[in-house]
Amino acid sequence: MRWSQTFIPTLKETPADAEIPSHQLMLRAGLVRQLMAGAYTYLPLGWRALRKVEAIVRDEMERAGAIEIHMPALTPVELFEQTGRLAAFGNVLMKFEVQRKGKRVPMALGPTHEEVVTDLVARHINSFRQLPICLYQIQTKFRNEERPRFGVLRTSEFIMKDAYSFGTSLEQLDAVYQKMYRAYCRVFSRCGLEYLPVEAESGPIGGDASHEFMIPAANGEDDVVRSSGGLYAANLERAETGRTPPTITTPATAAALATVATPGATSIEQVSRILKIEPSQLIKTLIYSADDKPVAVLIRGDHEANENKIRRALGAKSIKLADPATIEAVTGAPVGFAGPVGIKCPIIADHDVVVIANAVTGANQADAHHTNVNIGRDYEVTTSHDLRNALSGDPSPRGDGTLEVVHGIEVGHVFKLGTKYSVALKAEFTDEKEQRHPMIMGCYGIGVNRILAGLAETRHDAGGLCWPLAIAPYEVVLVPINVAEAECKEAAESLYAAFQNAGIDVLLDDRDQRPGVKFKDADLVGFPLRVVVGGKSLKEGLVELKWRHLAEATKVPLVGLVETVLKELAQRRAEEAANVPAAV
RNA sequence: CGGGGUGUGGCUCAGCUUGGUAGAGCGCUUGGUUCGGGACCAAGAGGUCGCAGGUUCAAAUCCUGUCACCCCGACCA
Repeated sequence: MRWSQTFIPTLKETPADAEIPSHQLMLRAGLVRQLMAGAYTYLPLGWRALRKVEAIVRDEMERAGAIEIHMPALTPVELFEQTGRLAAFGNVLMKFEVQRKGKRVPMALGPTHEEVVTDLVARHINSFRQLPICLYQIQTKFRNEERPRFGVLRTSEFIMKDAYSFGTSLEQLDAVYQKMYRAYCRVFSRCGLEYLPVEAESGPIGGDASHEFMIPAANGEDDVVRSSGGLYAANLERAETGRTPPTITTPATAAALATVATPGATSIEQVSRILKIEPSQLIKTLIYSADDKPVAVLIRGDHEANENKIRRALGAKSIKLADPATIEAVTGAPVGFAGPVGIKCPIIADHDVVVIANAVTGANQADAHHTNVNIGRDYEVTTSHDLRNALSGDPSPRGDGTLEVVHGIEVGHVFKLGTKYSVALKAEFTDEKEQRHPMIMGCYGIGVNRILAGLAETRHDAGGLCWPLAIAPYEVVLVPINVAEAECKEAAESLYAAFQNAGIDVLLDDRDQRPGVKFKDADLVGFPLRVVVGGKSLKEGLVELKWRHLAEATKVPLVGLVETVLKELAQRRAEEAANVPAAV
C-alpha cells in the first residue's frame, strides 16, 4: 500500500478529550476515530492491526480444537428471560422492539452468547457420541455501559471472541478448559503482550474454575494481586491473604470502656477526625443480610470488606448490605453507629480486627461511639476470618513472599459454567444407558479490541507506538527521503515492487513531504522496521534500516536488500516467538 | 445515577471577569524557494462561538434551560 492512497490521519497534537496513552496514541497515529462515547471507527491502520489479532486468535482456537461459527447479534429477548439474565443484565442489555405483522417483537443486541449457542446445541446435539464440542465466533458485542471510558478500552460495542464448550462430564470440561487456557497463553504472547493469568471469582463450580488474563497496566480498571514469588495471582475480588489467624485474648492493656459523643459522624473518616485517632484504631461494623438473616461483619477501619469472602465465610448463597430497618432492629440505632457491643445478631470478624486493643466502634446509639472496646470483655468472637481485600505487603497464601496489588486490563476470561444454561435451556444429551443429562459447559472470552488497546497502552515511548511484528499494521515502512528527486523516487519504487514480490508486508510513504515529517509519522504509528532510501547513502549504494524498538540504525547495501530485510524480519519473528509457550 | 470539568474553523487553544462588527498557531488550497527528524516566503479558503430561550440599543461574553463529550465515584454475565 502507498501512504498517499490510503487514509492515515495522523495528528501532531494530542486531542483534548483523550487522557490515557493508548487513547491518545491510537487517535494521533490515525488508528481510530470516535463516533460517540463508547463507539469508535477503526481506520485502515487500526483495522489492519485488529485483523491480525483476529487471525492469531482464529489460529489458536482451531489449534485447540474449537470450531468457528457465526451467530446473529440480534437475539430474541425470550432467550434471556429463560435464563433469568434479562433481569441480571438490566440496563446493560440493549433491547428494543420492532414491528412485524402489526405486532411488537422485543429483541436485544447480544452482550454475550451463552443463550444463543446453548439453544443451538440443545436443538441439534443429543448424544454423548457428539460430545465434547467447542464452538466459537468472533463477533461484535453490545453492552450499554453506564459509563464508557478510557477510549477503546471500555466501549458499548466491541469485538469479542467467545467460545463455548459442551461436554458430558467434569473431566471433559477440565480437558477443554486446560486446552483453552493454554491457547489463551499462546494468543497473548504471540500478540506480544505481557500478560498475567489470575484466579477469578468462579461462581457455582468453585475452586480453580475461572481465570482472567490481565495485562498489568497503570490505567487498568481491575485490581489484581500477585505474589513476589510468582506462585499466586488473583483478582482482588478473589485474592486470599496468607495471614495466620491470631490467638484471641483480651489485651492486657485494656482500658475502661467509655462512650463519647460523635454527633453526625457516621463515616470512618469523620469519626477519626473528631476523635483524632487513626482509622486503623476503628472497627467498622457492617450489617449484612445473609440469606435474609442479619450478621455483623467487623473490619478494621482502614480496610475494605470483601463480600465474596464474607459470603463464603458465612456459607451463604447471597449476601447484601442490610436495609436501614434491619440495621435499626439489630443495633437500636440509626445507620452509621453500629458496633459489636451488645448487638443483637451474630458477629464475624476479620483477622486484623481481633488484635486491636482499645478499639473505637459505634455505640449502637445515635451520635455516639465507644472507645476502649476490647475483645473477650466487651464483645465475643471465637474465631477470625479473612474477610477483607488483600493489600500490598500481605503474605502470599502460597507462602512465597508478599502480595503486591497492581492494576490490570482484562483481555480474556476462561470460565467453567457448569449446567446453569444447559438446565435452563434444556441442552441435554443421552448417555450409553439412555439416561438424559444436562451438558456441562464452559465459556471462554477474549476482548479483541482490548488486545490492541493493551498493546498501545503498554508499548510506546515519547515518539509514539511500538508494535510487535505480529500485530503491526504494516511490518515495514519504506521511506524515500525525497520523492521529487528522480533517482530517489525510482530506487524507492523498484524496492517497493521487489518487497511486494517477496511477500513483505510494506507501506510505501510516497508522500511529497520533508523527511522529518515522514520520520515523525513512522515513529508515531510505530512500524517495526523502517527502510530509508535516498540522500548520500543512496549515492553510495546503501539504504538505512531502523528497528523501532532499537536506538541505532544500520546501513546495508542496496544490492541484495530484499534478502537482508527478509532475514532481519525472520530473525525478529523468531525473537518474538521465543516467549510463546509450546502448543500441546 | 451522584460529584467535577469542557464545548469558539479539521486539530490545539486565546477572547468571556468588565457586553460593542470573531483571533492565533498547526493543518488545508495556490505559487515559489527548500529537502536526513514535524521548513520558509507570498496569496487564499474555512467559524449560525454546542443548541434553545431570555435580558439588552447590542450577547462568544450576562441569565435560564437543554444536549454532547471528558474525568472521579457507583455499576460492570
